[in-house]
Amino acid sequence: MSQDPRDRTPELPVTSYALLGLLTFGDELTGYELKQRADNTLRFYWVAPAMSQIYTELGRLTEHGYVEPVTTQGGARRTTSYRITAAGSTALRAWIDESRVGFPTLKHTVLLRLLIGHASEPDRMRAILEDYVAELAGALRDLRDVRDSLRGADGPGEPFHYPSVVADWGLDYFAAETRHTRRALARLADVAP
Amino acid sequence: MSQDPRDRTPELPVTSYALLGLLTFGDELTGYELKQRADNTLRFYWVAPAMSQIYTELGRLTEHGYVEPVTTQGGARRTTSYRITAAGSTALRAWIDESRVGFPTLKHTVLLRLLIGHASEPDRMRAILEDYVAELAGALRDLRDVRDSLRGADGPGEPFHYPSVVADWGLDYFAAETRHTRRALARLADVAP
DNA sequence: ACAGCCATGTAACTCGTTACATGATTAC
DNA sequence: GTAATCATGTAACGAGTTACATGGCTGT
Repeated sequence: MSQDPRDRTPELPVTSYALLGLLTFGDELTGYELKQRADNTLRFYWVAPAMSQIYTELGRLTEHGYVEPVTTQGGARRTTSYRITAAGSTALRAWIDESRVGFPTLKHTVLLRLLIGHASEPDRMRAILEDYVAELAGALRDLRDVRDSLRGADGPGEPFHYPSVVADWGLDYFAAETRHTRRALARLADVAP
Repeated sequence: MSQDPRDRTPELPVTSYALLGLLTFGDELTGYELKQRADNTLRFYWVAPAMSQIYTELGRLTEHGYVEPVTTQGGARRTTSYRITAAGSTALRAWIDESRVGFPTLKHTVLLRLLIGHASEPDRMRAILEDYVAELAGALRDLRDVRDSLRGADGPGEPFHYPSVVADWGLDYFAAETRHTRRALARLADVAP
């Protein structure tokens, strides 16, 4: 087994490449800023890494020469921004082109509970589903803001084209999820109206 | 902080409750069988835990008295099945009713790459999306089989009612995901036909 | 003055994975 | 007889979390 060259363990964890990817949009970012970007976009499709992990990954990326720290002494305060290097771009490209993509993983806290709904009461299940609808509305709002912030540079060939395709996908995703939840609610209503 | 009683760390990891939940459908299962069930249904909405983890969780659940091992000596071979206890049912119910549900987590290997698509070539992105459509078709097939296997006991009040609601949700989910992928493909085609 | 944000890091810990190890039973 | 499946576990490790610790800057 393991003859497929794409089976070899990649040098870096995926989250490392995700953060590296966030540095390909032209600006140098501090760990703190990277966290904000991740919370803005990455959290919908990947994770919102803890601050501590961001610094860990930045250390790792630096060791590999994929990013370069740019330290600024602003008075008594030192901040370090990171810039992607040529080696970093190459590595990222290689990762996109050669790593095994695999199937997306869903940890659906709501569906997991619904699956064993018979272990509780229909009322509880309905409450969970209704809460979920409300949270989905929040996610939709947040993502819509992100999507709107991309306008102006979201055409084909423009810097935010791919992010805008992804954001629209995300909007469709949450809209679909809302429908699926409503549908489940309707079916539970059939049981006990 | 942490005044909300639901913020207290739950006694068990979620996967433990997930496996416990699989034992509420009436039968005693071995670790091996539990793995098969998990691969069948749980994998779509939660995870497909490794064998080794299943045994770990079963040990944990046994320690807590939430499951009872039933050892069978079948000739030279010993197998251990597990049965949920009354304490286990109570704990599961408490978990469903009181634990914080949170928002589902998506680790979308495809969208992550698409987000930074500008770091590679449109052709690569298209290939990734097309592969994904194919894999979705496979998932749909598998899930449809599962769903069909529930027929006969999937009405309101029947044992497999909740699982069937969840399975139908999953089918809708993958169908929607297929549409979203196609939509993204169409938008990439606008760039370079 | 004080809260809230900006900014960086370390330590302990847990979940979950892969690799390794072993052996019985069943189907061909 | 031998391959696949059934069955159970241990060990090493890695990714990612929470908790802890520190301190500068900004707005009111």
